[in-house]
Amino acid sequence: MAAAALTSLSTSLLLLGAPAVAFSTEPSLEPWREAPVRPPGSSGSSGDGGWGLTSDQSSPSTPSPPLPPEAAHFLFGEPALRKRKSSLQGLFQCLWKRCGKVLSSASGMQRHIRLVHLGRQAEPEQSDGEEDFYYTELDVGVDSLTDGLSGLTPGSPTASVPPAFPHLEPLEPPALPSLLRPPALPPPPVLSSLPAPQVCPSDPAYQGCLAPIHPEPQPIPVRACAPALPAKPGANPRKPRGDAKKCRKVYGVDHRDLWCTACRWKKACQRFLD
DNA sequence: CTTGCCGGGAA
DNA sequence: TTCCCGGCAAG
Repeated sequence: MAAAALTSLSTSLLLLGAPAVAFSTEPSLEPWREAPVRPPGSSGSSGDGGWGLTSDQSSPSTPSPPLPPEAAHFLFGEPALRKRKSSLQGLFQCLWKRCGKVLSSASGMQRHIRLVHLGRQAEPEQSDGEEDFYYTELDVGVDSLTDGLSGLTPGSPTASVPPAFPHLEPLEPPALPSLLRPPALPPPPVLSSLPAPQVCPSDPAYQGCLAPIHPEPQPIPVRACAPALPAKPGANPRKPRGDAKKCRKVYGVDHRDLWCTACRWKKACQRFLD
């Protein structure tokens, strides 16, 4: 997990920062910098789903192998012309002051916040979920284009409608989660002592964030001050599932006698800790 | 589908 | 206590 996170991070943020477009200056927003380059001849979009168009080109059910010109244009044309996929999922917007970065996945957003704003490493490191307080999920209405047809016609020219970009007016602090651990990381007083972003403004990781570091007060989420809450016991976020092969994987199911006792009892492995 | 393991139960 | 498993979440 950590390795994957690091890899994808360095890939999408650090190495490929160049072609990406800061959406503050670009009329047609392009938040999908996950696939900023189009590898010539490759099938384009990553597993993320991509745009309906690009993914369709690999559809095996279509008897006609060559792409219609429009699709080709889409695949190899200017990235800026690309249309944002009308996502069925929500989008996630960073609530950090002057940032407002929008990503398509919550995990990506958490990474963004961790790295760019919190100055932490990409590793889960005892993930306390702090990042969750700094972004919010956008409710992107499924636009009217997403009728059944659009997914089936690869060359459909209707695919270039610029979607109204989610415009969050005031940056409201996100809704408070009902469940909080007691005195977690930075309670509001730490305002100024928040770890300053480690990235220099020229860092590609900074793309998307408008202003350089500003000593302005950040949207520190207001945590519920104390315990008076029901303190829901049942809702345990569960451990993130550590890496490392455990007895089961190492010795195989058919050598249970070689496992450590914990593994045999389906408890947390004691031999191969995380 | 598999893997790790929490919560709970039986001996 | 030791031993096991249902069932869930993550992959």
